Amino acid sequence: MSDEETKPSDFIREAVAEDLKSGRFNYVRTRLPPEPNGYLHIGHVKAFMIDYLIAKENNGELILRFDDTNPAKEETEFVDAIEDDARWLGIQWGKVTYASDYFDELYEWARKLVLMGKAYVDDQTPEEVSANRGTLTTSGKNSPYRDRDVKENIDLLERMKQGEFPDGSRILRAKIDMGHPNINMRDPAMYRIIHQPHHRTGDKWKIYPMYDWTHGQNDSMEGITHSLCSLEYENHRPLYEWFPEQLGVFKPRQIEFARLNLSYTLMSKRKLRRLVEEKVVKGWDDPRMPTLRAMRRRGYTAEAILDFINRVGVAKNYSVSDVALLESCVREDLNKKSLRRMAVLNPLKVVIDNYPEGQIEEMDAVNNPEDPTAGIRKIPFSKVLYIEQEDFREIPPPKYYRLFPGNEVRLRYAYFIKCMHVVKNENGEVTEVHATYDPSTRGGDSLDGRKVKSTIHWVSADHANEAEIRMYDRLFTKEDPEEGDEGFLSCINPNSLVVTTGYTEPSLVSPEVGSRYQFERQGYFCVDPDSSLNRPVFNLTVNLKDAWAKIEKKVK
RNA sequence: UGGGGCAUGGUGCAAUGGCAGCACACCAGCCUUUGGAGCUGUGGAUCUUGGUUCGAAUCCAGGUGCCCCAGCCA
Repeated sequence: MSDEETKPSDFIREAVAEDLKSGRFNYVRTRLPPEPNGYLHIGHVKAFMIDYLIAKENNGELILRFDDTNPAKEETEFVDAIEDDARWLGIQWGKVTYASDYFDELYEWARKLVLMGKAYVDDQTPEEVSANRGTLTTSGKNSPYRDRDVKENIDLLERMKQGEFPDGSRILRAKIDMGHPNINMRDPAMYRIIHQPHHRTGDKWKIYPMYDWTHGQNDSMEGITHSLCSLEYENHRPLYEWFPEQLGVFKPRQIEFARLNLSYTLMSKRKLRRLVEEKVVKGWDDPRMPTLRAMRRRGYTAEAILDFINRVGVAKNYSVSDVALLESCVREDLNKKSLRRMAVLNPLKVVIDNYPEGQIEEMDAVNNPEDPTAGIRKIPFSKVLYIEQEDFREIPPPKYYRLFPGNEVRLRYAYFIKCMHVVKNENGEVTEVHATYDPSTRGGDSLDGRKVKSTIHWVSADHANEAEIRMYDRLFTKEDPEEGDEGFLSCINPNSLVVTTGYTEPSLVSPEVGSRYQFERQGYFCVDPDSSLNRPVFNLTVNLKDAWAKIEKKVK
C-alpha cells in the first residue's frame, strides 16, 4: 500500500500544493478558528480536520486560535470544552492563541488605516447606517461623516477606545465604496463600542473589532498561509484581501468549502440552544445532540467520527450527508472493538420444565467473534430465564423463526429449547413461556445434526442484574427538520428516548463508566455517568442492523 | 432588478479531453451458534440546449435550478 495512492485529494489540497509549487508560499500554516460561544458539534469536526490534516500533510503548523471578539457572547467555559473536545478527536496544534491577544496591535493597524485616509469614524445611528447601505440591487449612500479629516478621526477613535461614548453611538468604518456591488465592501464596520467585560481582557477595552477586521489581520500577523473556511465567507474574500493590501502586510489565502450538514440533524448553535433551553433534550451533552460532548457520552468513538468525516469528503457543493453513513462508521468501528454481552431489554420469563430445580451451569461465551484474543467468559444458566419479548410470538407471522409454540430455537451458548405451552394473565397476555431443553445440545450444538433457524439471547433470572437502558432514536422525524413553516420544534420524535429496565448477565454489575459493549442482537451500548452502584445505566450508541424488522415490514 | 458560488445514481464524493468509479443506502443470493458480522451479485447518474473535437461529465456559448450576501454576529 502506498501513501501516495491513499492520500485524499480535493480542490483545497490541490490549491495548497499549487501554492507551494508556484512559490506563493514556502510553508503551510493553518488555524482552527472557533468562537468560544458554545460547544463543538460534528459540523466543526469537518472544518477542524481540514485545517489539521492539511497542515500535517504538508509538514506545516496548526494554531488553535479562539475568535473572541464579542464579549457579549463568549465564555472561558467554552474555551476549555472546545480544547478538550478537539484533543479527544486527536487533533494536535502548535500553540493556542486568541484574537484578543492582538487587540493592541489591531488597534495600531486600524490607526494606520485612519492615518492613510482609509478608515473613518461614523456618527450615524445603526438605523442610518443600515438605511444608507443600500440594497442588494441598489447602491448605498455615503455617510455625512465619511470625509471627516484624519485628525478628527484619530481623536474620535481614541475617545471611543477610552469609553467616552455609549454603545451604538459611533463605529469605525473602512472607507471603500458605498456603491460596490458586493455589500461587504460598502464601508464595513471595523470597530463597535461595547461596554462589557471580556473573558480575557476584562474591562480594558470599550471597543471591539469586528470579525472582518480581526480574522484576516490575525491570519496575517500569525503568518497563516491558508485560511480555510466555509462557503458563506466567499463574499467576504474581497474584503479579506483588501485590508492587508492597504496595509502592505503578509497576505494569506482564504479558500472556502461547503460545511457539513447531516440529515435528521440540526447544526445551528442558535437552534441547538433552543432545544436545551426549552428542555426538549436534557442538556448539551444529551446523547441525542450532535455535539461532540453528546456523541462521546453516547458512545461514538473518535475513530468512527473521523472516518465519517473522511468519507464525506471536501467539495464546494451544498450537501446534506446521510446520518446513516455516520451510523455505519460507528458500527464498523465498534464491531471490531466491542466485547459482546447478553442483555434482555424487555424481559419475558421462560421456564425450562425438564431442567433440574436448583441446578446452575456455567456456559462458555465468546467475548468477541471478530477478535479471538478477547477470549471467553462464563455465563450462569438455570431453570428460569429471561428472553426478549420480541423473541416469542404465540402466533408467529410469516418468516418468523424465533420461539413460538412447538418451535425449537437455540439459546446462545446454551441449549436448544422447544416451546411447549404458555401461561397467560387475566388479560390474555403471555406472562410465562414453558419449554423443554435437549441436554445433548449443551453449548449450542446438536449431536444429531438437527438444525434450528434461530439463536436467541437470554439471561438467567436468578443471576441477572438490573440495569437502566436508554434507547435513543433520531431526535427529528423529518430528514430536514427545518423544512416547512412549522419549524424544527414541530417534528420532534416523541420516541427519541425510551427508558426501560433491562437485565444483563452478571459480568455487567458495575461496568466502568464510558465502557462500550455490544448487547448481542441489539446494538452497541455505552455506560453512562448516571450509573450508580450495581445499577448501571446504558446508552444505546447505535443499533445493529435489524434484518427481521425489514422482513416484517415487507411481509405486511 | 446587483454581486458571489454550485449542478454526476436515493445520499455523499471521484473521474483534471480517452471504458463514468467508490462508499453508504437499496435489492437478490451465499454463509452464519448474533435475522449481527462477512462474502458475491443486480439495478440505478453526468441539469438543459447548442458548439468545438476523432472523442466532452470535463472546454466554449446560451438557458434552467439551487445556495450565500443588505449585523455595530461570527
